[in-house]
Amino acid sequence: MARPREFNVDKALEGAMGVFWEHGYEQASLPDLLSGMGITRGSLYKAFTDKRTLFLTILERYDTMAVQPAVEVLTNEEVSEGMQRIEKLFHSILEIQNKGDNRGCLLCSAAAGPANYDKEIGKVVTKLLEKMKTGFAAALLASNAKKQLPAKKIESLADMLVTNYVGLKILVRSHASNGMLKSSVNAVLSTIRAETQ
Amino acid sequence: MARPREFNVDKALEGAMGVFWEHGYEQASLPDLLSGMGITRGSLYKAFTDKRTLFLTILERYDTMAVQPAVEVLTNEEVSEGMQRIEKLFHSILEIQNKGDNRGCLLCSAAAGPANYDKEIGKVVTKLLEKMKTGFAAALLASNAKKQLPAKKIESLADMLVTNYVGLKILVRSHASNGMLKSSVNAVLSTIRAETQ
DNA sequence: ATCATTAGGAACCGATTGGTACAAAACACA
DNA sequence: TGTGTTTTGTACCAATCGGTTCCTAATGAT
Repeated sequence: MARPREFNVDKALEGAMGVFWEHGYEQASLPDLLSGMGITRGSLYKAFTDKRTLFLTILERYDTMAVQPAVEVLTNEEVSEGMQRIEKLFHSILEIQNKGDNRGCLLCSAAAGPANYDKEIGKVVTKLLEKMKTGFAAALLASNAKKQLPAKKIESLADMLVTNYVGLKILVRSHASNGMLKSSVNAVLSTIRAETQ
Repeated sequence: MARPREFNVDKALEGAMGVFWEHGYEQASLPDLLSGMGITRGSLYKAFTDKRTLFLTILERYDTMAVQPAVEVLTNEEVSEGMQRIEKLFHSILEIQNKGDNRGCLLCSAAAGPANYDKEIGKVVTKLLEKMKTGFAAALLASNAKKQLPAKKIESLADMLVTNYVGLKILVRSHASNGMLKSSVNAVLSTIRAETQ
């Protein structure tokens, strides 16, 4: 009935995510996005409305591509000891940086950027950070604490871990030394271990 | 010998700091800066070279206006118990947000933004974060730990506190709830207390 | 009063910004 | 082989970006 789309929507979104991840929302220009997505202006506006809507779409994609997997690490019952799950997540942050990837976290950069003045973006950012928190809470609940921690304590520690996660990812983006980050991660893990034993 | 400057350099820099603080480096436009500083283009470029150089100048100003005072809180020997100094700093973050100030921290926003692709800005950002770290380390050293902590442990905890500080400030900027931040702060403080006792 | 020197301010610069208009192209269906 | 419908790509848009030019204004020294 009509001309079919020539590009793969998923690949295009994958490309857009890469561009936003690297440059951040505001610093990602339309030409950046177009070349990263392998499409032209007409197609972008026809398929994705505009830059801001595209970014909102990408945030949801980042949920499934990055947040969800992180939460799965934190809730993976195959690793019975919850602390080990948290360790795994934080160590993976160090590993990613060690491989030379200094993009940090698209979500955290959005928190520092457009979430401040764009209510809708802000809401999504908060929602995804909340999701991370539930992951941390689940892991803490599964920790072999000598005495089971009260719910309020777990929530509090989960909030702290989210804060720490955001801080780490921002520091990665600012090219902080791997040694400093490693030292920081060791400290959070050991302090939490001390608290849960 | 020549026409004297009509504006007060210090007031102009104060205005520029306010604009950069609110909008971040990239999002602060020249008209924003000019009206915030109360001067015109000619004066800005004559006195401060260009936007980027102005921002570098402002970062140094932020050092004396915000980082230095924070470090002074952390090293204030009138508060003999180091943990109390750390508490004071973190509680002040909550208080600032409670007053409706969601700008966060100019330094932390720079870490999330231009520090990633501008080496010189990145160096200054790292330097100032390092300064924060020395403050935290001094406070930890002055904590009444049952047994004095080894130097390496102190450094590690200081790195963690810097990470947490950055995370908190970014979360403030993203309009995270005051309850979540309070919960997070309570957790860091109590976990560190547990470690140092 | 003259002069050298600097500040101020507006006009202007090319480049880039995100976004739109529209004609050509490619398909499904009749 | 039309015909209707949608995609694609390009030309174009006004607005804004950071930055420069240049003329005038204001000063202190001579």
